[in-house]
Amino acid sequence: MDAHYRPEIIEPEAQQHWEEKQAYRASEDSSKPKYYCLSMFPYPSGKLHMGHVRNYTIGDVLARYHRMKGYNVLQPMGWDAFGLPAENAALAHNVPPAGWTYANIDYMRGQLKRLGFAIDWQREVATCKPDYYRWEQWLFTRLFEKGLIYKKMATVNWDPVDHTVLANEQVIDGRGWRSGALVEKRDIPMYFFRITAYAEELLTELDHLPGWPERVKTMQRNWIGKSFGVEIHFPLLPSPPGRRAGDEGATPPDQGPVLKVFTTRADTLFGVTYVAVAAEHPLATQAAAGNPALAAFIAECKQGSVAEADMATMEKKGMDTGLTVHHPFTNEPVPVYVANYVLMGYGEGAVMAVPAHDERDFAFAQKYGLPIRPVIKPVEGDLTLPLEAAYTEPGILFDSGDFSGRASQDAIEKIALVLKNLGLGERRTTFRLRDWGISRQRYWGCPIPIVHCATCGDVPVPADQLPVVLPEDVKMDIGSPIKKMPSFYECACPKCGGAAQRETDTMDTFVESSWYYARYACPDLTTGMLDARANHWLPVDQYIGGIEHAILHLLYARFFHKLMRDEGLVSTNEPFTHLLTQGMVVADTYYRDLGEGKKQWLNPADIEHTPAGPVLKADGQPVIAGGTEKMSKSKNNGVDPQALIDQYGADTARLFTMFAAPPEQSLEWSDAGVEGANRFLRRLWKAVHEHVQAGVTPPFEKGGAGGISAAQQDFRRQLHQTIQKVTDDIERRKQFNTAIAAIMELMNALAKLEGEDSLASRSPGRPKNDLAPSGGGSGGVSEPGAQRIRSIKQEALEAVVLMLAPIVPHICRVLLKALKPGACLVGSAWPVADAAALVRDEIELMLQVNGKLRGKLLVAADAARDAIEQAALASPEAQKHMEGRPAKKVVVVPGRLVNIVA
RNA sequence: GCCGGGAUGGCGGAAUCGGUAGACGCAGCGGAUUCAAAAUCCGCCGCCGCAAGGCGUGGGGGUUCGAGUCCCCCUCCCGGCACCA
Repeated sequence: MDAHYRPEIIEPEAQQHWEEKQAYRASEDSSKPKYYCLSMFPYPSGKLHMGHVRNYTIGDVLARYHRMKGYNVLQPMGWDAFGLPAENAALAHNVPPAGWTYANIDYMRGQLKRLGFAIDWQREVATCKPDYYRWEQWLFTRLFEKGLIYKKMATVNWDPVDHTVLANEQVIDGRGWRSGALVEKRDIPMYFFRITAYAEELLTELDHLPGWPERVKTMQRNWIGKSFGVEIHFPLLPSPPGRRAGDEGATPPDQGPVLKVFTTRADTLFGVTYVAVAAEHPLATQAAAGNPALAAFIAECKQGSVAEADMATMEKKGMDTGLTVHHPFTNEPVPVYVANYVLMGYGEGAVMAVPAHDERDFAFAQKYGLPIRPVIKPVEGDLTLPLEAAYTEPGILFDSGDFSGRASQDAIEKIALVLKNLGLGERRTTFRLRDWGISRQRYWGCPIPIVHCATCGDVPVPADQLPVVLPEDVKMDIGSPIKKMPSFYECACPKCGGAAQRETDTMDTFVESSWYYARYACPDLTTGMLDARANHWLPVDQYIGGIEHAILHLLYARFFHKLMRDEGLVSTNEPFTHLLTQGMVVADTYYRDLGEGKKQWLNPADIEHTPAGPVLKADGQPVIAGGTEKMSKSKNNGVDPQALIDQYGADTARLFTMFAAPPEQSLEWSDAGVEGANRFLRRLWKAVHEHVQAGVTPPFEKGGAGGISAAQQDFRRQLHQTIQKVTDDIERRKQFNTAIAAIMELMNALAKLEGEDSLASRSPGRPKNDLAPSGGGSGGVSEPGAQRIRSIKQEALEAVVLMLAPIVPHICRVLLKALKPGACLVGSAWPVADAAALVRDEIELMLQVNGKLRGKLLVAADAARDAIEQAALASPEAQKHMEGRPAKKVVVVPGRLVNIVA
């Protein structure tokens, strides 16, 4: 072996070797248990960023670790290749989206290979290829026929200048990002996946995913948002006399026109002082007909973006429609308002407002001088009137007719029952989750396989006519080229054969990423979407990806798995058994204002920090700091890992990324520390090189402990404790920074062991360090033979190289060969701790007096509680700090500490 | 605004079940080596204090023999909010 560590030589060599041997090709024929390790595939944006390196290194460490533990590992990779950035690049650089995408894929594949990931490249998929999206179209037609896909109107962001639909991301401060025009809401027809049909299962199955982080399950539960409430009908006309609250025996009368609302707080029904409807609600439209001011207000509500974050943060505005509905119990008239915060696509598009008991209604009522009528008081005590803020807790009803005196929960039940008997409402369970609109008015996506026929309506494209191929040789312009391409959209109706038009919308790119994990099992299949191999590999044993996907992608993928299950394509209920959500890699952002809400984002690498603030290196002119955000193409704050790889090699990049922070934590990028990771690898190389210079040595035999010095025994204990810790860190804790730290400590100890050895040869009796067990009757340390030291070093270096192999495979491949000529890293097993080396006869306890650390206590490992207490009380430190007071209590935590309370 | 996280030395982070706060690394400082530098090796390194000791995990309160860890309130930062992926 070379005396110097040269990653630029050994890394390409190792990569070439693995590729030639197809070392990481996964096969279904194996007696080993399968382990499917999957990292979220990248969008081919141009080049890898640090988030990718982090994500794929975590996946690779787990894949390589499980390979060493005897699993048949599948680790595939592919490309989430459809999407908006390709269209933007096409407009900016005048290249077709397809060409841009394929070039990016080629470059990024090269980068992934240069990082040495143990990927089965034979299974690579790109979602923009017809052999992939063909099956997505096929499934679409199946679901369409089953009624799991339907068409309805939906609201989008409309740019009135560019005449295009805008993504939420493209709306900045209410204006289109290219045109700068004020964005409007516009209703267009769209196809929807009926995900709400699976809402209940998506919710309950979360309870059977112990391998998922609790925070992700919580977020999904809240997103699905199952709530138990009451649907209440407010009649538009006064009800006939004789109907009374509590009149349970009454037969439901004929229903006149009613306004339906849903509420989880039916107990506050007597506190309703107005109802609010969405601007798009039929009642609002009706009232606006003869009311120009109201019509103008409704038009104003239709300005701005459809993003919920914008809706929720904007100023709450409303206007009286002049219409009234009637309270279902008291028959009192209740005014109907139009409010900009009520969403049409959500529930009934109308809410009952109870200012006394809802914060938003309270603020609204104050603003518009509407009455505030308290009807709930705390179980203990009273409300202070007049209310200064809404009282939103449950409590006891008052001023609520027959229901006064009841507790909230009880009242809800009772009110629901009475409403039901009156025919004016009933108990209902609703979900916050809405159906998934998948139509996109964009070019670079999977064509929706529907033909519109004047006679037959919407006809799904028959399986034998799939795929509907997206033309790739197009000229990009504002708007989708296929909408202007008769050769694409003119076709014959598959049903009647008459002239018809193809749908020109494409699918949401979340659709492709909802099933790719299954296609990796059989990417070459030309006769169907999936075959038996999918059931061999699924579910994914370990899925790794960014926390930003906690809700949408992961929920859609779970939904798709169930759709595929119900099509008989897979046999499991959930796609991902264990989920690791990687924290974001974040970096500072910088920009210059170009006016009209447009910004030019500048890369942090091009920024220099001066006392006067950040400036652009190129021109020395100031730039604006935009805060710390996740690395993204749109904010241009990605750090290019290529420079890191070029300078230090893949192993250093991998080691540093794993060492910088635990995987689940967000990581603010900084290059500081890369040097240290590289230094460690150089020291490791040197240690192995110096060791093997003296020739081949067999490792110290496990279980054998006879005749080795206390220092050597301590070292071997540390070695085997480290094996235990690293195993636990990788397998259970999935925390690699502490595993690396433990190995670094072990290497530091190994270096000291050598020093001690040479010292011992000069003067017998090893120098004591404070923590080492003293006494034990050994007296003089036995002079260790050079061969014994060498065998212990061999044992340690072999273990270190194997433990580091999942993290830094290239260097470990060379080091293992040097330590064990003929050994092969790919087939090597993970080291196992030697139980005999872990045995300890003395332990150190912390000594506290009144909770403050005052000293340390060395006791036999099997010392009884009494003996420990006596030793603690007798110690000089305890005597000093007890100051003559008697011990009131002695707390002994076995193996940890003694606390004397005096 | 709503939902989910986070905050520990100059910096990244450790402390796994309520039990030694600051492992490991970076930066810094001192020394060895060198003609010199780089590299390497050794040592020091939370704050106050000569020391004994005291203080210290975003802020305020609480539970406990003992709190970075549990509970309540607050501040700031990050992710998501259904058309970025």
